[in-house]
Amino acid sequence: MRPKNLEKEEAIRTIALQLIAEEGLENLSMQKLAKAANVSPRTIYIKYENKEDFLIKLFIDDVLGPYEKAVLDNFNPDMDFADGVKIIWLNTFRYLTDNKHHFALIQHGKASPLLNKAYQKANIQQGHFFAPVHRFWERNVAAGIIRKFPFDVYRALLFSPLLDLVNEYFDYQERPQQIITEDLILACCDMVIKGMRSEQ
Amino acid sequence: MRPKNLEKEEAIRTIALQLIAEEGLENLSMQKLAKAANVSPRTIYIKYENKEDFLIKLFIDDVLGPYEKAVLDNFNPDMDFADGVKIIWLNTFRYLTDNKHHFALIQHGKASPLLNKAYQKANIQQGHFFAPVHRFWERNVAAGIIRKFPFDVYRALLFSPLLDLVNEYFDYQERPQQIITEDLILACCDMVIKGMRSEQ
DNA sequence: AAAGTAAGTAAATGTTTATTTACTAATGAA
DNA sequence: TTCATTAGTAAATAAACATTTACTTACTTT
Repeated sequence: MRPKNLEKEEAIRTIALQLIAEEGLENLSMQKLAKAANVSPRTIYIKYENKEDFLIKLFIDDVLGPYEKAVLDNFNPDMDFADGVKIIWLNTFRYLTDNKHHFALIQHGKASPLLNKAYQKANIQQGHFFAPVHRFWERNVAAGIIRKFPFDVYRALLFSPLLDLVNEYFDYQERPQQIITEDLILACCDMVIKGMRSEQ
Repeated sequence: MRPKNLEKEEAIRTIALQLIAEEGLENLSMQKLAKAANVSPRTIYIKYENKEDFLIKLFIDDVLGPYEKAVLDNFNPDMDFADGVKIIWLNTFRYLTDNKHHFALIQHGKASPLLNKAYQKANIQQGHFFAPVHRFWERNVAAGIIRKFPFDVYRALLFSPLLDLVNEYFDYQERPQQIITEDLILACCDMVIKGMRSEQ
């Protein structure tokens, strides 16, 4: 049996992320992708059932998986509240600024019903993404360090400003002096942490 | 001269927003839109040069314009810091939860290069969106109430959690008990305000 | 009431789309 | 070395795409 050429598989996914970042999800076509990846359209359909299947797997397996791994690097749920949040912020900022194309698909994931549903489904079926962070919230709620809220509220309060700042990092990237720096990120992180703490 | 039928114009835009919210920007076609709006494809091209022109005008004129207006209702730049931020949060929350389809296109605007560029361009050409809020930041920086940052950083810290909460509002909307309520929003708003204030 | 004109339609345009068909190539197993 | 099998290709398919053509409709102006 002829073995799969893993380089081709990877080329397809890498080029897809690039095309989506450059031209938008709404302008990705399978033929364009095949051509750009130097592959026959049929080759894409060996591994993926159809376009939707391809996009969902690209999103979940190639983007969200590695993203979660990078974000949780050196993190553990028993950390001090401020330390834990800071680690996550720095991990996220570094990973996303180094992986612009991944970030672009994450942004599409918030807008596209297809990807959004796929995320929800994966979250339920294969265990929650960012489960260690959930335990981290639980511990800090129990310790009285933060107020009790539904989990998603913590994500909104603590992560969404960071993703917006990453977006601004790319908007400003071409400018002579860098504006969204790691120092700025850490200052913002401190403010978010300060807001979250329960009054004592 | 036969006059324009404004109902048709409006139907086109309303149905477009609905289709985009339900199926995603990537699945909107001009033919589908015309059919759903009970209109000939040609009718769309009377007012709009092409699909891109249509999408940009839909985004800027029909969504961002009314959104800004609603957000700034009863707001003025000379308000007390906490009062101003709270007004904006409540206005935003009410407007977006009442206008699900507008919110969907705003989300696409963050992901799609076409809409993103259109936003930047409109922001520069026709004066900044949310200009009164910029003056509000300036005043509060000058008064020492908040630290000085680039304007976009305030948006990330103060608005992006709210947009994420609106997203969660829609995710949870079907559930028996409402989770993302106006009370929760106000509690989150207070936390964000607390984090932003300079130490005294 | 007739003429002039832009709005609006239905059907057609040529292109691009997702996907498949019919085929060839390359490899591990025998 | 040959065979079986899957990887992979190029070209084809039918449907859907954005946009236009050729025409009709309805209203304002005269």
